[in-house]
Amino acid sequence: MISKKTQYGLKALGYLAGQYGKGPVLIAEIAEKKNIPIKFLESILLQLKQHNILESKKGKGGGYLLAAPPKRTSLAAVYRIIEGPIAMLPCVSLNFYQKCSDCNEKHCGLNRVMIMTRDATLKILEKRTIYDLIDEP
Amino acid sequence: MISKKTQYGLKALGYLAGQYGKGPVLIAEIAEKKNIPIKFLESILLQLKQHNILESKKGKGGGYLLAAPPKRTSLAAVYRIIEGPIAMLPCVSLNFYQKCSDCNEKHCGLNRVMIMTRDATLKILEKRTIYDLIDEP
DNA sequence: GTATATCTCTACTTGTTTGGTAGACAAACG
DNA sequence: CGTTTGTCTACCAAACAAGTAGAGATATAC
Repeated sequence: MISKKTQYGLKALGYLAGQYGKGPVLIAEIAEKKNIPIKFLESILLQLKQHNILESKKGKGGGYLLAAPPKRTSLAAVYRIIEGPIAMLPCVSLNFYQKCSDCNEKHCGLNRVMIMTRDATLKILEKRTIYDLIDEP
Repeated sequence: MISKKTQYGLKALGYLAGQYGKGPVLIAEIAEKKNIPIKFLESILLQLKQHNILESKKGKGGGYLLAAPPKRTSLAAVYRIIEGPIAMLPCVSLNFYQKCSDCNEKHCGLNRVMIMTRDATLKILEKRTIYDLIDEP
């Protein structure tokens, strides 16, 4: 299960994707429309900005906007920023790899299965973008 | 990422699958061979027994054994017992479903994507069994 | 029937993560 | 200047993760 934080982040990006091209959107507006605690959302959007998913403008008329067209940001990228590894085990993670303390990965049965699920999940999250998160009318 | 607990549980079941048919296996033996803290492992095996994945025998010559042939126990079943939902969100879980507080699932973009990843993961974890966890020589 | 081996159960601990909240600060704009 | 907005630091309570300790219950062997 993903954390509320990741869930909120994805929902917020979905909203921003729907507003793309219309200028900056207020944190408060996103929070209200998507039912996210505003101060919590603040920190999430900031984190996404620091990883170049979002841009911001201060002062009147300010707010947040996507740093790139919605179809350019994969869900995998967002997931890794907020939630961390997509794989179920460190020893099968591509971006957060850590060696298994004792088991030999070449002969580990668990390793093999976890690589399969990682690839299956990745195939979807790398292909899908925040454009796909825009809610239908 | 799955918890150490789930990881330990799967490793232990993989070991028991390799020993299937040879009678009860000591907790201590599994713990040593798989490098799992013994007291921690105890509670995991007990939990698996309470969900009918394992059987046990007390006293001399006792230990734990699989309640069914290794190919009969899917990884999905084990995962759900130890780790919980396989889906990334409660609102797309088959076995632990919980309604989204506010979003309308029919029109929610996130919902759609999460169902896809759930199905992709499930396709593997339902098909694979603890027989697949047996380490190669 | 006593000793020993083995699983079972309850309770605790310690550290980290989750899901927030409060409030000062800094930049932009009018 | 003052208002509007994002930024940053600090704090907090509750839950969870990962273990540890030790007494209890049962089965087997002698």
